[in-house]
Amino acid sequence: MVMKPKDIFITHLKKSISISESDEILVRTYFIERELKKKEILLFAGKESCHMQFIAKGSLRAYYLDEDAKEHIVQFGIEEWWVNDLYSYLTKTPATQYIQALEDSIILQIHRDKLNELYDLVPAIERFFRLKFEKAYVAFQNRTINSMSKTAEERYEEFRTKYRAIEQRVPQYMVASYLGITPEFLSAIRKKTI
Amino acid sequence: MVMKPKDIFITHLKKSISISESDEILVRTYFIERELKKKEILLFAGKESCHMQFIAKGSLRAYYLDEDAKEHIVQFGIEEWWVNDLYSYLTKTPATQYIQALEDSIILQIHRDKLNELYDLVPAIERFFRLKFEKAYVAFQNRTINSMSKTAEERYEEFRTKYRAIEQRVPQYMVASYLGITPEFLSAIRKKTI
DNA sequence: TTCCTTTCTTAAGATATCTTAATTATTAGT
DNA sequence: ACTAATAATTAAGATATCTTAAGAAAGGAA
Repeated sequence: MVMKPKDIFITHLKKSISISESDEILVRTYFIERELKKKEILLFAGKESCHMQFIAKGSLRAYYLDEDAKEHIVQFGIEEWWVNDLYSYLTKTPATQYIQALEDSIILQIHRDKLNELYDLVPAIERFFRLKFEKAYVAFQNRTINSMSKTAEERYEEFRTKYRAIEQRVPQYMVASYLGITPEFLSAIRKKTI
Repeated sequence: MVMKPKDIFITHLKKSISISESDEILVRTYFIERELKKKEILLFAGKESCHMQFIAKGSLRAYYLDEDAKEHIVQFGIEEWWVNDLYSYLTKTPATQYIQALEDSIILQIHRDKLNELYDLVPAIERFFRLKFEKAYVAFQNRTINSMSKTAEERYEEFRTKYRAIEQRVPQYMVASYLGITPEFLSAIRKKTI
């Protein structure tokens, strides 16, 4: 029942698109498997992000440092999520975010040039990413809307119900960072609620 | 030099994709022109959003009402932007957002079923939307990141430089709503800065 | 022009969240 | 199991932003 990373990936693809057997074989060759140790940094701010990456196993986070060198977590990722500094990837500019493994992880990577090649060869892949970005956009918009009209306490409650799997795997101060509040304040919220 | 709405649209498409003449003609037939009066509501919360819409002329806003019936502006749109309650459109659920014309406007609409048809007929259109959503996602992420680590005053300054065209066309309390602050506080910020 | 509606400003007191700093609890390495 | 490092809590005072309420300014319709 333990699937190989590429099988996890293909299974994931097939949840939103149909793909012929020959295309599947082709797609497999385009993605490269890579292991990450806990705390290993996959992308450094300042470097250009040239790959899309799919998490087959483990968990990662994307974060940036503000002027006061304080960390702000932009995204968590666990199995079957994609993580990237997309701005860097899309505009070929230096990344502003770091991407780091929170646990020992396995990812599948594809270089931007290879992916663009694949878009031409396998239209289903372009469809896959069109759908993926639609969903990602909507998810992000919902998150923004949420933080606009809700109190930190409400946002924390929502995070707990929505991302229980993540909450249990990352330290609390990272949850605070993701929610945009200080760890002290999250601690105060928890004291109140629990 | 006054272009017709569909010409504006096709010109817009051609900024990111190539399209054959026959495909262009086909695409034109799929989009429907529609005029909106100032203050007219294009989409009501509670109704399902079934169309994608491109602004050829004028300006619109998307907003929702929170539990206290207070408005929160999610997005402004001017010429060559797309506005929608995408969550509703993508998931076929009732909209949570209203979309309203801020000025007399002209939009081009396409029904979801028609657009899906078009994705199969003209792959360049699928590519167009893949690229569109990539950019939209990144823009939204940048906006969120911004509001996470910046003060309201900084966000207002950025809004002014980035969306000068919009700032000059909408009332100040809408800018406040977009920035997630009260109109009174924005007024205070302005007093300080100017 | 005048009136009515919409938008903007001002100010005082209230609240959410932050900062700092110290203390305790938990985890990881040897 | 012991120590060092990391994470979480507590509390006091500071700050950003909100709420309410009122008045001033600007815009649109007659």
